[in-house]
Amino acid sequence: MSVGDTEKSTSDRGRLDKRRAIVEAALRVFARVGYAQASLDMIAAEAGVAKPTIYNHLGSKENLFRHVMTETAARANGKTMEVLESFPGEADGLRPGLEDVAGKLVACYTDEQSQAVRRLLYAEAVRFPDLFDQVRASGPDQFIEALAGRLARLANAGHLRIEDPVRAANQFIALVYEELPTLSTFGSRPLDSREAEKVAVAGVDTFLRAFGS
Amino acid sequence: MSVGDTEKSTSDRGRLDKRRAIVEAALRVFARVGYAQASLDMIAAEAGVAKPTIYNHLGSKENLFRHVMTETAARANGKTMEVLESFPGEADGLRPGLEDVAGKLVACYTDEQSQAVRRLLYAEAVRFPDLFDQVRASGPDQFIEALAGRLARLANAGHLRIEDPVRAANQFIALVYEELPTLSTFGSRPLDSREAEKVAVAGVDTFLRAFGS
DNA sequence: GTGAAAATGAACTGATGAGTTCAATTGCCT
DNA sequence: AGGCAATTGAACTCATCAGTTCATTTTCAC
Repeated sequence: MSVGDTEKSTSDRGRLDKRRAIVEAALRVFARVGYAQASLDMIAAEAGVAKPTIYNHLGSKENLFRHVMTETAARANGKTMEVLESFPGEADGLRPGLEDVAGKLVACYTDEQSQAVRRLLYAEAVRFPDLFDQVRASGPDQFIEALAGRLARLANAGHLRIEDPVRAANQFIALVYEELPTLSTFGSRPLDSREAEKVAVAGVDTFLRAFGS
Repeated sequence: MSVGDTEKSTSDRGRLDKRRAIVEAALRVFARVGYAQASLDMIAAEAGVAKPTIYNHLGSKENLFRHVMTETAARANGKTMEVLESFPGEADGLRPGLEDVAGKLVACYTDEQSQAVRRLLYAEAVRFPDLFDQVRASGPDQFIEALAGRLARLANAGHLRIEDPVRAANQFIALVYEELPTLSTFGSRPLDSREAEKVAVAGVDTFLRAFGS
């Protein structure tokens, strides 16, 4: 029996790229109707694939869900981490620099796939608590650490007055995202991006009122 | 006549407040396993009631869920609004007053039933979008308005420097709750209340750094 | 007491959906 | 062209569960 065939990358036997099609279709279907309501027949139809093919590649509905979540979350988290590369390092242009970062973070947050994963993780946190932890540990937790490092550097250079960088980092994102989740009904409806941008700028303003030097 | 025996004795038939027992049991079961995974047999067993009795009182699973959500949310929202009665009206003792309010809000937020409803609302936002809207309109939206009013009064009296009270209210709760949701995996696991308290105090501190006069 | 209303348990229906099987087909490699 | 593996469709098994039915039992108001 083909047991742990972790990746089939070694031999690209005459397979079409069914696997990717399945995962992408699954994300769409899961996002649209939720985990419990998504049937494998739906997903197979959406992917343009026969049902047994799904089992060939991914084994079970639960396994498929895990793959979809971790893969999509990894992609979304990667984009979020990239935002920090444009983080301001000098006091010069600090406010516009932070506003730029905040705007990009909001864009990442409101990205369709990103919202879909987040919503599904919340929705299924009872059924898949380990998945929730795993994604958080590899994403948000690392991001907060990285952001805290950037803030600490600014504070160290005297450009900000911050005692607890991790707390400041959490408060920064709390201020920037503010009521984004409720505004979009947790991603289940579109969000006015101009409104989101204003929230982000206001968040930066409050952050600087509190921590600017 | 076993006194203090809350469990139904073998002969507990007939009419009593079955309806309340059903709704309470349903909340527990829904919170424990989610809407889709909760069967009416489970709920009936948990309530100590026969399955047809549930249909007598509440008609259908969907209807039962709606009742459970709206009733529990109304109770939780009521408690949250009560917190505002102890909102400080004078500059005198402003910080401890706000810290007190923040602590109580965190307590409301982390209340077991409150978290259960919130988690279920998020989880089922795709299936019951109207329910989400209804609860939010009757709860959080009104709360933000009320909080904004209190803040505006303080600002008007010169005790705070606030231009946009609604935004300030949103930022206040964003700072106070901060990462509570992720800390508790959206309510699916217990939360260290000392840690939550520290987050709240830090949130008030940042709020006052930004808006204090 | 008596009788109607409410509650019970147990069995039943119908639908849905995960996961499997398999013979037939397709695409790709040498 | 031959061959191998992936793919396909369709039918099938098995389990779960919402919602119903009904004959029986219990409670309570009178």
